[in-house]
Amino acid sequence: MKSEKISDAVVRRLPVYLRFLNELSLREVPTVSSQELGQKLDLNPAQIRKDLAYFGDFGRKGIGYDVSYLIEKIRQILNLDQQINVALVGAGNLGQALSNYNAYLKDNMKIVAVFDAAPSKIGSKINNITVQPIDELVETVKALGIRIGIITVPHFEAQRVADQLVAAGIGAILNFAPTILKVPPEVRIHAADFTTDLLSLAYYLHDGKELTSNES
Amino acid sequence: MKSEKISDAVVRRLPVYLRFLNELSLREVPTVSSQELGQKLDLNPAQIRKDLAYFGDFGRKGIGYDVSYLIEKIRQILNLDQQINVALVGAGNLGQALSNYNAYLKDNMKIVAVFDAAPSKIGSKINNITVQPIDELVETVKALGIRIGIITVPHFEAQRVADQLVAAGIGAILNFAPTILKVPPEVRIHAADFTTDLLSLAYYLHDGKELTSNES
DNA sequence: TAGATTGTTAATCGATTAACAATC
DNA sequence: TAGATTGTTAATCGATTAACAATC
Repeated sequence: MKSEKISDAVVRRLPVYLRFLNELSLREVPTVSSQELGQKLDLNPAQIRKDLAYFGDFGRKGIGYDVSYLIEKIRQILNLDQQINVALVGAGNLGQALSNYNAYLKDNMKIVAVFDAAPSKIGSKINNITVQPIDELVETVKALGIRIGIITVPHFEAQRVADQLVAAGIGAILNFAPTILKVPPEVRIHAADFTTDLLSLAYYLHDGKELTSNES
Repeated sequence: MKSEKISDAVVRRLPVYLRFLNELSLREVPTVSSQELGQKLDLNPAQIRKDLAYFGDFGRKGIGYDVSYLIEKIRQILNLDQQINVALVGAGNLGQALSNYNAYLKDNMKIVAVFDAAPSKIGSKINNITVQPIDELVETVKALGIRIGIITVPHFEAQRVADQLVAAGIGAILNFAPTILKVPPEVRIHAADFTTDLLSLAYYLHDGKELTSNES
């Protein structure tokens, strides 16, 4: 175990490893090599070994990695050996879609509160959770020990919601709104804005003008 | 204008610039400096100047960038000076949420077809588009000149859908399913899997065990 | 023992940032 | 002219990959 600073690029690959290891575990595969992981995940095997070695000596020379053991270790690294409570702010279509994924998220991360500004939404139930007004955000986040917030409100409300999440002592935010949020440095933000992703894909459509329809 | 290879990191920042420039344009701000862009977008001004300089000399020394002109140029770079047709595959909650964003996406990128495997969904309308069976995917993609596919089907169907999109001649895929898709190198893939994002956020919740509730 | 595969160092590659001459 | 800001080169920083001794 080193105590170097771990880069975000490394941290973001850990859940990818975890996801594939969970599949292997379901299939009762006992061990896996960095080479096989690399093939399946489109990553360089040396990179995978290096990523894992930041956190400990998890593998066995000549053998590879024990699947169950590695799952346990990665969960520990990601703080997923305890339940992590999540708040969802914005009960629109996207928010509802995400809350349905609650089931798919491995048990240890759970949406436990949903907030919205619209009176029409408040009091309704989303996946068995009653939608609360945003006024109650700070109080509820503190009361339930919520550590992560997901923002799915319109972009013009996103900063205000972020401010409240910060005021409530949240540790990290997943932001689906197309805005750059300003938060104190101790709060981690990941941008999950798919419009950016989608627009950038258009760049790679070279030579394509001749592919459009209606040219006859 | 250089003809160096542009890195993906640069390309992914272009839509971020574009989004902010569109805001400035609405407010009728005539010019903007790399310094101001950097402040608002949390980026280094030198990086912004360098990014833009890959594609041309868009700025004026002592003045900055003309907002309207830069918008026009970035749109051209991203191939957004023509309409780009998009197919959405998977009409579940997430797919429906995304299709609602059609309105928000600047006009030139448009979801023009929606597909699903479930008989119960086929024939229904999502944002005025009739959901078609996946069997019709290849034919429709070709007929409508669709260039980008968005995958929002369950993970176990994602590779099959990707194969069909590729067979139909698609140029790029935005993949929301939690799987690494295998496609030929000429097809561009962006992973938009938010479970990975969310799990990696947990890493940054250090010191937090004492924050959980129910410890009394 | 022979083959496989890790953990780690060194080499490479690429991306970000600083600095500044050019110039509006 | 003086101040501002670009475009670009050079310096720095960081991430990826190759290579290999250690060892199961």
